[in-house]
Amino acid sequence: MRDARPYHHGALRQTLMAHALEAIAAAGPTGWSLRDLARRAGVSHAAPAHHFGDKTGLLTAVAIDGYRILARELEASWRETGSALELGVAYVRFALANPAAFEVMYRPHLLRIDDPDLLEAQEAASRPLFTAMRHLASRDPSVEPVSAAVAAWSIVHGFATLWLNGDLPPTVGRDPEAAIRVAAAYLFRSVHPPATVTDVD
Amino acid sequence: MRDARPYHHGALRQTLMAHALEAIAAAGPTGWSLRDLARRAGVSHAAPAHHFGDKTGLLTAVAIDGYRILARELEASWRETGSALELGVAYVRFALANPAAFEVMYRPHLLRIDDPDLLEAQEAASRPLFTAMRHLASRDPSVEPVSAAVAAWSIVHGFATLWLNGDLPPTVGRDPEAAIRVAAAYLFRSVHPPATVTDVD
DNA sequence: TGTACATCAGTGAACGCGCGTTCACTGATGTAC
DNA sequence: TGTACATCAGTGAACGCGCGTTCACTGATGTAC
Repeated sequence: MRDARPYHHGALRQTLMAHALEAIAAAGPTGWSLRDLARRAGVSHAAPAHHFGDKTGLLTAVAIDGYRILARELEASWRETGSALELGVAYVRFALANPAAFEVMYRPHLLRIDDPDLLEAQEAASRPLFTAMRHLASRDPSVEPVSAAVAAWSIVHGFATLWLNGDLPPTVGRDPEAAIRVAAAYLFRSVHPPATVTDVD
Repeated sequence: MRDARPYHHGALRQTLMAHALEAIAAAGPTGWSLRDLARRAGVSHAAPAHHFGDKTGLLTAVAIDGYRILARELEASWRETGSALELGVAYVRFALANPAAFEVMYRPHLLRIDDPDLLEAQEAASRPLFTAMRHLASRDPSVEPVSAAVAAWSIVHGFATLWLNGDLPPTVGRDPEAAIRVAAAYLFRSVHPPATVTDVD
């Protein structure tokens, strides 16, 4: 019976972030306290301040992590498929797999928005979208990259948000990737021609 | 100097809701307290419970109000324009004009979701969308109403959310209605053919 | 290999604060006759 | 027009609770020599 925990936790920073993700998923981006997180991690209530300063600091760390993962996954998707539609599916897949991070990432007023690591990670995550849109525009002159990026980002962001909130009706089905693939295919039909039943992409 | 306020406030319910909208806009859907609202309305801190029971009750009232206004505006838009694109613009216009209500309406876990008035108002607000999508499908057999509704709702909901959060880059411009009109026009091009510079709808 | 010292990570007691909820109450209004 | 009574809207004191923050501290680790 090792009843005496070591004085140093060893991985407190990561542990606190993991508990924060749970708490955010359960009660929203602000529905938790630093004391609560400390309790879950089994440390004193003043320990979190050591690593993050305050709530905003912790949320910023969560967002940075999220953007880095998202950037990696979007880059991989574009590299492997070269498809704007699949890039959108990857965005939705990320949001549904990381709902807590997703909920925090796009709310700048919760974050330390001048944090250089945050800015860099945001930048990296948005790059694949613009690459894909320029690619689309080069194949169809009626596509203009900036407005096309707004359209594409909006549809996948809206879909992920509505899905996560449980706003979509049951008729949409239970497979989010299939649903966004069909819905997003209405965009840029000149490049991704209308799907037949057997040929969606 | 009428230093004695009347014992009965007269319009406390509406006053509290108005202050709640301000508070939600400033600090998010849960970043306020009933006591704070009572303070702003100049009544005792126990008065709000009389009208709403608790926070969830107040948020539900806010959401019901929001859905009723949205339903009215979407119906008017469809009646006057018969355009799915303009219906989407009306949705965005509502969201940007009523950011606090919009932030609450689509978060069922904040609301008393079995409230009959809420259900009825939600139902009424979603009806114009499905009407418009059936209309679109009748003119273009490659459009299927349910997935088209998902696409349309997603793009306007996503745009409104990103705009309100301040996530969109400055290159998108300062006119949200113009921006969503151009972006949403990439959807259903067979029905709304690609815009030229002078002819967007 | 040993020692001294600096730095880092976490402790725990204390503080003042605002919160939701309860409860017996009071003032105002509406209704029946 | 008057009276009695029920109902409704709002009061204010009290409660226990969890919070963020501060601060002097201690235990563990890393580094220089």
